Amino acid sequence: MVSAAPHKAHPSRMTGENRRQQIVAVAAELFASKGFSGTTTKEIAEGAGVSEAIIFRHFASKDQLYAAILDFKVKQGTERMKAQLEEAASRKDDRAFFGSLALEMLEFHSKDRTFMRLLLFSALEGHELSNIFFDSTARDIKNHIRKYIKQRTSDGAFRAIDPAVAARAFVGMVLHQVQARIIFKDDDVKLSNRQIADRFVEIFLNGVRDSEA
Amino acid sequence: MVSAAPHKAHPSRMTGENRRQQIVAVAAELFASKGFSGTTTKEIAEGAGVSEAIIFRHFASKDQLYAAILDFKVKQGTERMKAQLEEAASRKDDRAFFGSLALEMLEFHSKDRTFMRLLLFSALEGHELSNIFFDSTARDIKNHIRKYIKQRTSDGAFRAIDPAVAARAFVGMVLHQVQARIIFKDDDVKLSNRQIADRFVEIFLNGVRDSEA
DNA sequence: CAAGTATGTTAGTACTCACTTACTTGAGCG
DNA sequence: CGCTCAAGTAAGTGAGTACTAACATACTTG
Repeated sequence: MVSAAPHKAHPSRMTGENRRQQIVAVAAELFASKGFSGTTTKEIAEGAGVSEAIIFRHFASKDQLYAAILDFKVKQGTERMKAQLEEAASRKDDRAFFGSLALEMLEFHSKDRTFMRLLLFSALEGHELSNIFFDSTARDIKNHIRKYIKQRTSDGAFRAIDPAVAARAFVGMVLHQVQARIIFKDDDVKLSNRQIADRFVEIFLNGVRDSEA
Repeated sequence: MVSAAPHKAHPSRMTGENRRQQIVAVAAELFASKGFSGTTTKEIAEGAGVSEAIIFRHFASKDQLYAAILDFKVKQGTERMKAQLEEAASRKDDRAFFGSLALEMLEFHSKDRTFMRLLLFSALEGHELSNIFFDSTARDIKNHIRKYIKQRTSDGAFRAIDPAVAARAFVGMVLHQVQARIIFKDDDVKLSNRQIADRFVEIFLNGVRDSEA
């Protein structure tokens, strides 16, 4: 406090936009680790290194801050998944389609460990934005996968299976692996994401392919 | 309030044990729907039709009430799963082993929709008892499945696959279906539990079986 | 530089939280 | 009946809770 160092004495005084983003980042971490009602605005303020009042200058309420975070995360996740889906669908190779899908999901959640926690918390706590996510993005992804499966079935490549069930089976393998790591701290599958993806794809494709083909 | 009906005017005055169980039941519902920090002792008291002080006569703290509930639920789930595992393992038929396992999980969660929510909430909120559950029951189940897979692999019935990955794949299909229904309110797989179980088993067994055998 | 404005703080507000204290009521039983 | 004791309540407690009002401080620009 005595020596006036060249860098700012207060760590404070950001531009509004920067501060806003910083608050979102800090709050996202906290909401992801403790849920909405488990996180206090005081904690968020401390984490951001500002007084509580600043939070309410940027967001009208704790609810709106939460909504902003979910909205951001959902858009981020959606965007990435859509791009990936198109990339995957462009290949007519089953192994590449399901492999890149699985790998992308595993990698995405490895990089952002808060996404799954936020999603689960918001679904459990019944926040509206999680419904929006499931009714738009998740549905899109599912439909995409189902459509692919249906196509391959009528190609004669896959057995006659219910596309909805098959899609759920595949996505289930991958998401359960994600949850095991992130939520349940069960890390005893020691393989890399790529190796895991390959093995899931192998089980799944052998499971749905027509063995006569 | 005027006519003194034969049944009690106050709904109150239970025996201690009955009241305790009633509080546990009411609180389990609330904790499952809103999480630990989202549920207040006042709500629990209102749900049970008693004053808040009664709760603290039966449980030293909100934490201990929560622990009692998790403990009860975990024991209940564990017991059932253990029995089911032995029953399943006794059959040397792959379809029966995995089929009864899947069906039991689906049926269990259909009957008790709070279990999965409590489990996820407690895992997300970092309560200790969820760790105990995962380190004991869940681990047992996993090991059981892995052992079976390993056995069938050395029988030459299954391809050479990583038992941990295969077990996760199978459990993932089933649990994702459970979560889709209970947490994400996605009920667009219209089949019965038995039909779903059969289809998962078919995909899985085709996926892991040695096609030369 | 003076003025204006955006970023910040301090010190509250009214309310809710988990939990307690002191007291009342009712059932069982000699 | 009258005693005992468990089951119940009303009315608090201090410590948080989200959120606000009033004031201070720094950057920017005419």
